[in-house]
Amino acid sequence: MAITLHDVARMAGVSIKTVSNVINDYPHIRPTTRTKVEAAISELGYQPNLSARSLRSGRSGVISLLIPDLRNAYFAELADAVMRAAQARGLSVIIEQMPGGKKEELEILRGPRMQLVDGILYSVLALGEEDAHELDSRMPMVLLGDRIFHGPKDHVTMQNTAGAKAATEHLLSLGRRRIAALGSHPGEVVGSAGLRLDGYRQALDEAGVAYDPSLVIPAINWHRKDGAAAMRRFLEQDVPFDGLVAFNDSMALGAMRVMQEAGLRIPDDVSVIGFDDIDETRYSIPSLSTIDPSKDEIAETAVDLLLERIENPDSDVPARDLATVFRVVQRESSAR
Amino acid sequence: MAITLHDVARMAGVSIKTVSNVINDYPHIRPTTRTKVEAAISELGYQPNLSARSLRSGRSGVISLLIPDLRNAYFAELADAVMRAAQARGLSVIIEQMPGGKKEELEILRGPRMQLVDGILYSVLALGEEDAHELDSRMPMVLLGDRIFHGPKDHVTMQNTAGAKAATEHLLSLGRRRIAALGSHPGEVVGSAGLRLDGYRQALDEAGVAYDPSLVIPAINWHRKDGAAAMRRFLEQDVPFDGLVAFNDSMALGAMRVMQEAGLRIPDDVSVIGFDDIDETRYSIPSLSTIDPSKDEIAETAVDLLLERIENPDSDVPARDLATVFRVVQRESSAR
DNA sequence: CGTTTACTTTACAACGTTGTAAATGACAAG
DNA sequence: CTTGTCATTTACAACGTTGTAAAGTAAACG
Repeated sequence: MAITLHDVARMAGVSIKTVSNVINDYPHIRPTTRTKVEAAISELGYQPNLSARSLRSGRSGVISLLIPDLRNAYFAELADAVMRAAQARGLSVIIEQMPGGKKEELEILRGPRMQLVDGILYSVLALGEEDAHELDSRMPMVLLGDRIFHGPKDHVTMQNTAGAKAATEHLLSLGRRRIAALGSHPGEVVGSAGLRLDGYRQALDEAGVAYDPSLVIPAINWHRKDGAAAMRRFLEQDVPFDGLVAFNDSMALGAMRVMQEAGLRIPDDVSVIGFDDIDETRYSIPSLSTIDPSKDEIAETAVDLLLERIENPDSDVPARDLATVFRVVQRESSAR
Repeated sequence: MAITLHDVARMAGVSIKTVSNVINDYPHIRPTTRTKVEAAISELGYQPNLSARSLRSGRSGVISLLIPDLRNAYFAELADAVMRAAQARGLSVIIEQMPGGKKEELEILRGPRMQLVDGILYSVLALGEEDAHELDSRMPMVLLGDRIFHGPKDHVTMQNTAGAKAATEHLLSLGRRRIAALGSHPGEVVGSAGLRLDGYRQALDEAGVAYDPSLVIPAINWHRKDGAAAMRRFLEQDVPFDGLVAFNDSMALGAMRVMQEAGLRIPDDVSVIGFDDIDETRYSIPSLSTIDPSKDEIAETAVDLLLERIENPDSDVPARDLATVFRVVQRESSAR
């Protein structure tokens, strides 16, 4: 049987409330009492029961991180960063993957598991602006994705448009003019795909380079294999190109593999840049230039915002939108 | 305010216990009552409070997964597999990373967070056989690592020795005779490093190839960068070699990168094989041969064992040791 | 038609904690 | 020595759920 407050109280010769007070740093406690209680706590190895605490106080010290897919290196690294940030602030993290569609996503959001947590970090995938009202609960929540822009919740985002624009400008600065874009979601405007495509177009416009739709390569999922498959299809069409902006690193790596198999030299024939700065980009052959979105900063900002919402549940601070800084990282795939 | 059993009971015109019975599939309930209650539940959108349930019943439906590091692709993929297996069985997963040493590991194991969970999947990193007694608690636990062999807990493991032996045999079968081993932990016998080194030696012995310590390359951490650094040091020593068995894929990928920079051709000059079958091995250049340890099988077996321990806390079934099957996957890095 | 039997529902008391409000103790001022 | 004012400690009642045991009901039996 686990040790409870009662056991500690009995041993220290005080009431359970006094023990509780010691644990919760209630100020008015005689030093001798505090010492006695602390001795009993460590003697018995007392650990508070989090279920009971959570039931009584409504706080569990656990937050939920909702992401599409841990196998995707970007999300694994983001999860890692979030867990470090959370741990540093005394929080545990429950990770939930949401590989399914919108229906499943809403189900998880409304499911009983969410009752256990104090707040949610939600990397939006399927939900769009039209679903914003679904999030209109009292649950503290910070959004990490890029879909819902003017929802009722705080929002931490990377600068999708500016980042993609900078990536494209980087290739333009190398003299590339036939730059392909990999990972578009035809018809989408508001998600990462739409925003990054927009950045790509802006850069071309400003450089006076005509936008050529045949250089835009769709890819719905953004895994390595999707990048590889999309590139394979693209090469079959024989559209000449000398640069590639991939909307994430995984796709870039898959595509590089296919291009090299096809005899294209990187960066000689094609300069390539990705997005996310996942660890692997440093070790691929060639190493991959990319946009570093500061995952650590995203994670820490998001956890801080969430914690603030958790601690002031009735605050009337309106939803905030924060964008983190990004950085162009030049590696071999776009060396001069 | 959240909906409680009381609200549902009031609406359905029954006692809260009846509602509770309906929810918990208690058999003796009149169909009409069940219908009434279910109607009220869905009308109100009732969700049980997991803290209260956990406090009362001692079960939270959450298990903990303790792993060293999510940035390591193997663990990210393992975590993914565990979460799928858990989700399929109605469990949530709290992931805790334990990048620190033994002290920190024990702290997390004994910390208050573990009170919240019904069981623990523990990918052992720092603890050794001498710490087995530390695990001697009533908490259901399944070990995933390879350090503690005869501890008091169930144990699911990949076949480290046999896998490394098969990997080495694979290179031997290609005619390689100067095969380096990457990732040893000098002095260690019982962890993955020690076991895989053992498999490597067995294969050499059986093939009648002399064991040459100068071909054994130590690397404490098993990240890409550690593999790269270790290979860089190794190349400086100018030890001739024609094969490389890396004790995990990440190191193999880092090492391949360094070898290629140094002008070595893979597989022409050096055949390479890794261990873990992470997704990336399919897309590296060249693609990496590896040992597939069946992560899905590991995850499912482990979750099943854990669930069994959770459901029969007083069972006197002794600790079990299960090893999953593995498979040699040949790719370009060891093509003929 | 009374009585056993099985089914169905309920009241009540936990689980371990913290918030509230009240009780006690200590000390200084009057 | 009383009173007031703090500091310190306590009793008690929740939080929302489920286990226990008992009460109530309907069906079945003799």
